[in-house]
Amino acid sequence: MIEMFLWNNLRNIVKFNKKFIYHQTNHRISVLNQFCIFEVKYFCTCIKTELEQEIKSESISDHQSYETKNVTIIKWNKFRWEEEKKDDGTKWKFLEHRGPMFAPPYEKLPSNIKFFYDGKEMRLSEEAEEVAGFYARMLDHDYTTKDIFNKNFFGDWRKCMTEKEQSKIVDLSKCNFKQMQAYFLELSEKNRNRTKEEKLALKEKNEEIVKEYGFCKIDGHKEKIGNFRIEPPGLFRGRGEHPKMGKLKKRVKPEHVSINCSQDSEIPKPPAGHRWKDVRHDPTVTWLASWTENVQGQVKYVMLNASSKLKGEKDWQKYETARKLHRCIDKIRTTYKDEWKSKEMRIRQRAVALYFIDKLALRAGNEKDEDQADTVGCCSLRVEHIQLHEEKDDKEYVVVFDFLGKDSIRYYNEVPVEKRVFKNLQLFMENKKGSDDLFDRLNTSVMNKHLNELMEGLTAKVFRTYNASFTLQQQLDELTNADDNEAEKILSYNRANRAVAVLCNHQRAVPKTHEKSMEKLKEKIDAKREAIREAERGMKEAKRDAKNSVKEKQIYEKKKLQVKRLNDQLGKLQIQETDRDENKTIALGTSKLNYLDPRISVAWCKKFNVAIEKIYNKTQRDKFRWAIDMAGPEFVF
DNA sequence: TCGTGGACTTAGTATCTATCAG
DNA sequence: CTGATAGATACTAAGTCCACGA
Repeated sequence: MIEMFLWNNLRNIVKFNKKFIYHQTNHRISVLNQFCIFEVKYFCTCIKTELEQEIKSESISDHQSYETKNVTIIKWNKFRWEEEKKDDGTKWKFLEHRGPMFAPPYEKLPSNIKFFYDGKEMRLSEEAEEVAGFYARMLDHDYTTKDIFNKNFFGDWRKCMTEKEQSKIVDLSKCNFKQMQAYFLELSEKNRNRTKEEKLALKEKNEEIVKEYGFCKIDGHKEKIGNFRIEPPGLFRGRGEHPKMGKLKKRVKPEHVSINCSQDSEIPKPPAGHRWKDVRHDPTVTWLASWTENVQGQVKYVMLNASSKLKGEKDWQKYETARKLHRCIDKIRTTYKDEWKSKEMRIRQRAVALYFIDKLALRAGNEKDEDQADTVGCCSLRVEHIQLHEEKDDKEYVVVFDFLGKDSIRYYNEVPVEKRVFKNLQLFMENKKGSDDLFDRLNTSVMNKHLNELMEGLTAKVFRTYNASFTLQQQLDELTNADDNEAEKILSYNRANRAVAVLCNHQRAVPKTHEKSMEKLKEKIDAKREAIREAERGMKEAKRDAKNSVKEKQIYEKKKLQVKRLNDQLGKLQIQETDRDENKTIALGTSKLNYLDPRISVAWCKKFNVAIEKIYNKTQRDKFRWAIDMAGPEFVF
C-alpha cells in the first residue's frame, strides 16, 4: 500500500522533473537518489507519517535487503529528503554506537607444545609465548628469511621477556618454534574441517556480534560500520623494504581507545574493569573510535562502511570534482604546456610534473620519512628513476620511468614525450646525482596550491580520478557493440576496466593457481570442441532422416539447437580464457572501486541492457547505490 | 614556510565462502 | 556429498591532503 502511495507520488515527481526518476523495473521502484533531496522534498512530506510508522514497525537497517524490499528502499530515501546540508564542517548531529570490539584474550598453549632454545626445552612466560607464537605462525612466510624482519622481531620479543628469559635467549637462530608452528597448523586444519553444525553455530555467533557491534545510529539512520573490530596484536607486515617489518604490534586495550559519539547518545560501555582513554563528542569528524598504533605511531580509526550516506556523499563529490576538471582540462593543459617555456625553473618543473600527473596518472608523491619503505610519486621522483633516450625503438624523445610507487609496486613505463619536455628534463638533471630530486623546486603542497588556483577543489589526485573515468567512458564507447551478446559485452567492459587499471598501474601477484586454472580451462575448451564435433555429426545424420517424418524432423531441430547451445558455451569459455589471461597481473578491483565514476558503468549497463549484477557484486552495489539510482542511460562523462 | 599530526582515501593480500564439477 | 576453485570480503598498510602552530 505504501508502495502504491509512493509510486503515485513518484509519478508526480516524474512530471515535475524528469531528471530525477528513472525506471520501474519488474517489482522494483528505482527511487530518487539521496542527493537530489531538495527539489523533491515537498512532494514527499505528505507521506512522511506513513513511512515513519512503517519504519518503526521493523528494525531493518537502511542498507539491508535493498534490492528485495521496496519498503526498505523507501526508508533509505525518506530521511534524506528531510535532511539539510550543513556547511559548517559538521558531519553529523547524532551518533550512537556500541564501541569497538576487542581482540579475544590470549590463550596459553597446551602444555605439551614446547619451545626449545639451543636444543633444550624451555617454558616461556605468557607474554613471551604469545609473541613467539606470532613468529611461529609466520615461519613458512618469506618475511622470516629477511634480516630486518628477524632483527626487529627479536628486539621486540626480548622486550616482552622476563629478565631470566632475556638473559637466556640471546640468539634467534637457536630458537626452535617448530612445535608451536605445527600446533597452529593443526589448529587451522581443524578449523577447516569443522562440521556443518559447528560452522553454522559459528556463523550465527558471528552474526550476533555483527548485529551488536557492526552498526551505528547516525542522524536517524542505522548504518553499517566498516571495521568495528580492533586490530589484533601481531607482527607488523610492512610492504616492500620496510625498515620496521617484524616489529611487534601490541595489543590494544580500552585504555588506548578514544570514543566519539554524540552527547545525547547512549555512551558505549568499556569492557568490564576497563575505561576508555577518553570520550569525545566531535561532530566535525566521521570516526567512531580511534587509537594510536605503536609501530608507526599512526592513528587508526573505526569508521563507517562505504555503503553509508556519509561515505557515499563524499564519493559522489569526488566524481563531481573530476567532472568539473573535465570542463576546464583543455585550458589547464594549454597552460602547463605554455609553462614548459617559462623563464622560472620552479614553474617549468611544476609544469612538467603536472604533465606527468595528467598524462600518466602518477600519484602526487609526498616526502617520506627514513623509517618507511623508499617509494616515490611524481613530485618525489629522483634522477635515478628516469632515463632519457633521444631515440628508442623507433620513437623519439623517450623517457623511461622505473621506480617503486605506493605499496612498493614497480612502475615501469617507456613514454615518448614532447621535445620540450625532454629538453626540460635534461635541464633538471644537469649536475645532479642519481639520488637527487628530479624536481628540486617542487613538492606536493606547492603543486596542490597551484592546482587549487586553477580550479577550486583541484588537487593532484583528481587527475587520476578524472583520467581513469574518462578512459573508461572512451574505451566503453570504442569497444562495445550493441549487437554483441552479453558475454561479449562484459568482456568489453572488463577490457575498458583493464585499460584503466593499466593506466593507474594496479598490479597484483600472479595467482598461484593461474597456470593450472588456465590449463583446466583449455581442457574444457577442447572437450567442448569435441562435443560440438560429435553433436554436428549427429545433427547431419538427423538432417538426412528429417525428410522422412515429422518426428524425425523434430529430432533434427533438437540436435540443431543443441549444436547452437554448445557453440554458445564454447564462445563463453573462450571469452573467459582471454579475460583471465589478460587479467593475470592486473587487478581490476581497485580502479572499479575507487576511480571509475559508477554512473558511467550504470549508464552503460542500461544502454546495452546488461544487468548491473554482471559488473558489480553485492558490496559494490551497496557502495554505488547512489549511482545506481541516479544515472540514466544518457549519462556520459 | 615548514614540519607535524590528524583524518580520510586508496591499496594489495590473506582468508573466507559459495559454487560447481565429479 | 565433497573438495577445488574463483570470487567476495576482511584486513590493515600506505598513500593524499589539509590544518595548525611556531
